[in-house]
Amino acid sequence: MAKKKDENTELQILEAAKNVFQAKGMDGARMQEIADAASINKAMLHYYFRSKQLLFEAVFKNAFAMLAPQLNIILNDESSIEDKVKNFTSSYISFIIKHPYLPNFIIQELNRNPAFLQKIQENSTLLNIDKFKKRVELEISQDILKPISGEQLFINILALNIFPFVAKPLIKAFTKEDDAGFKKLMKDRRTEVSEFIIHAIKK
Amino acid sequence: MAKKKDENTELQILEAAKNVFQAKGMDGARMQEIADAASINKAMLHYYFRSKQLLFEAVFKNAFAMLAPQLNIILNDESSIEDKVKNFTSSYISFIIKHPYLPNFIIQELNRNPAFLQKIQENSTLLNIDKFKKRVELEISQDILKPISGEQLFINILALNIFPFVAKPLIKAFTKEDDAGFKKLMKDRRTEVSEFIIHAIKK
DNA sequence: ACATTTGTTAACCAAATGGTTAAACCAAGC
DNA sequence: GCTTGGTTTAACCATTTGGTTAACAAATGT
Repeated sequence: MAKKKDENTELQILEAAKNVFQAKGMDGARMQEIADAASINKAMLHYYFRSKQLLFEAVFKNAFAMLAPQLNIILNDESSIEDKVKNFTSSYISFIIKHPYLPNFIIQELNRNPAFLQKIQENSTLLNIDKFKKRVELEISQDILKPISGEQLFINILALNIFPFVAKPLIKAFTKEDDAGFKKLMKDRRTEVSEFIIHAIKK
Repeated sequence: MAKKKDENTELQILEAAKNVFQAKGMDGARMQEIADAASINKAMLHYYFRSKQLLFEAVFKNAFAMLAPQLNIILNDESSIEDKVKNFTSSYISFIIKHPYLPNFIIQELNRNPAFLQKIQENSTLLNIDKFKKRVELEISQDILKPISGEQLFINILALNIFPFVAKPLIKAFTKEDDAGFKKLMKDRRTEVSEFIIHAIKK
């Protein structure tokens, strides 16, 4: 019946599509380029994924799923805010240094088509900051933290961690660093960012 | 010689092109759609701007130029770091609330083609953080600020101000806010962000 | 008035692009 | 060995897209 090569081809396609889509976006990507990158015939893309749209969605879902475990550190674990921040920052930045195209890809395509989020949102715990907010309020009432809204703190944490990778060309221009220098700046941020946040919120 | 409508048409095109490019990006934008939005014939786009690429560059340069005065607050004025932060934050966020597509547009296209920066970089004072860094070092030596590298502080300031607008769909999903709620969150940030930063860096 | 320049339009074009098809290929079961 | 059914390929197709052209309209200079 089925060849063994079956699954292999599908993975080859997904890997190639990931690279092309992340580099060029949905609109900029070409099916032929994906086929070339996967060393297969263009018709195979449609045989396995029916359309560019469906192939893209498969890639996007994979990409988004890679970030979920990171976000859970902030949103759903039981530790203190300080630990959440330290833990998330070092873990997230290390992770993104290995997958530098990921944040930009997700943000770019989410802006192009915000409806994608609802398609993924079945996993409701992932996009729910209630638990985080409760913990923030608790620690404020315990005089551990200065007053701040949970939403704003959450936005700030994401911003400080994610933004530099999204704005990499801009930051490289300002700091006049090359790729190696930029990477070093980012590595430093694994501790710098959590210190910055802790200083800002701790009483 | 020239009709009076001359300049008017060019501005109509630029305005329409701005809207379409900012909403769909270079790759997603269609010349026909821009022509329709400007209520003119498609051939006019080429008559005034020769090619899609050149029209895009005109739009991009305009967009980038709008941000320059904002950045100068941080980089080139003579005030203290605290004043720079307060001044920039309230001014920048108010500005972006009026032009919400701008940051995402610029970041997206800079990632697609980082070479655009060099085309603009003739204005060297805009992309130079030396003066800002010197001021940071001065205030650290005066015991006004906690030790922090100028680069990292600059990245943090940009991140906290720009990121929420770039990641708007994500933030709307997390906070479960509608457009009005999101806008309110952003307005709050005009003071929240500077307080956050000041707390983080002031001794 | 009239020639010239500039602005505008509709029709057209070649290339690129996502997608389809029909035939070939090939491993497995009989 | 040959049938069967999923896999792969080359050729093809319709549409879209950026760009061009040639004719026409409106100003302007003289």
